[in-house]
Amino acid sequence: MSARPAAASDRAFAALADPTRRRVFERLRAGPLPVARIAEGMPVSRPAVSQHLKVLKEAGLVTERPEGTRNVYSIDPKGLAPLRRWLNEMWDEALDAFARAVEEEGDGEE
Amino acid sequence: MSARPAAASDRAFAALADPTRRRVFERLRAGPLPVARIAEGMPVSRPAVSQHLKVLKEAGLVTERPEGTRNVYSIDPKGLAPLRRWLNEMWDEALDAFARAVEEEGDGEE
DNA sequence: TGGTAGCGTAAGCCATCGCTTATCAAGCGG
DNA sequence: CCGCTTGATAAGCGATGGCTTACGCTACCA
Repeated sequence: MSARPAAASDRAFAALADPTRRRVFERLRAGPLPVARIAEGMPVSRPAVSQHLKVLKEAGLVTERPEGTRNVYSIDPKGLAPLRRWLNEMWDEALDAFARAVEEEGDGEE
Repeated sequence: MSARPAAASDRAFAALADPTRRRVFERLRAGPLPVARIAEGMPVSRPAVSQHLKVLKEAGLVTERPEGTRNVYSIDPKGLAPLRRWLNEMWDEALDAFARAVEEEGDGEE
């Protein structure tokens, strides 16, 4: 019961894997937006955008705030944090391993 | 022919979306490893690992170096860079937008 | 108070994807 | 030189996932 802790980065990765969903997410960069505005200019229908937003919300990447009949979504920076940590960790270790490998290989190489 | 520039981060995200594939990638943290060693203790067969490695390679996340009959794979730090840039950019803008939203909201709030 | 705007959900379809088994190619060692 | 090891690829299957249309619901507005 401990093979995979199912890290918080799991959902984030899965959520951001789909290009369309990432476009939805990116659209919120500049600030909060209601669904209709997000879907504007998107290559998919509004229900599709709603579904994407649901996934993003469950991944902790966005937050939702009802405003009258509108539903305003915003980016939740906290949701990006696990991804950041994972990447930084991998980055560090990868660079380290890379340097070590190069050094080792350079031993007998020309 | 310019709607989606198909950023370099696209393939990286797609590649790292699958948990198993991410585990394969993570196994290379400590240094280069031949396929059999990577598959060791994995919940999937060796061909599956091979397929994952192929995807990772095409995403520029790992490099391959034949060594006799073995095939040694290593992490390619360069492949992680686009992801890093995307994340940092999103992080900055998200924090900015978040701060702005809070400030704006704080105007009329209690 | 009827109408409409704005969203979420349901059902269903089609494509993609990950995995397995089976097969094939290549290099090393006896 | 033959066999074993190591990997990659092929084919096929089961599952997942994203999209669309259709529908239901809530809140504003005249």
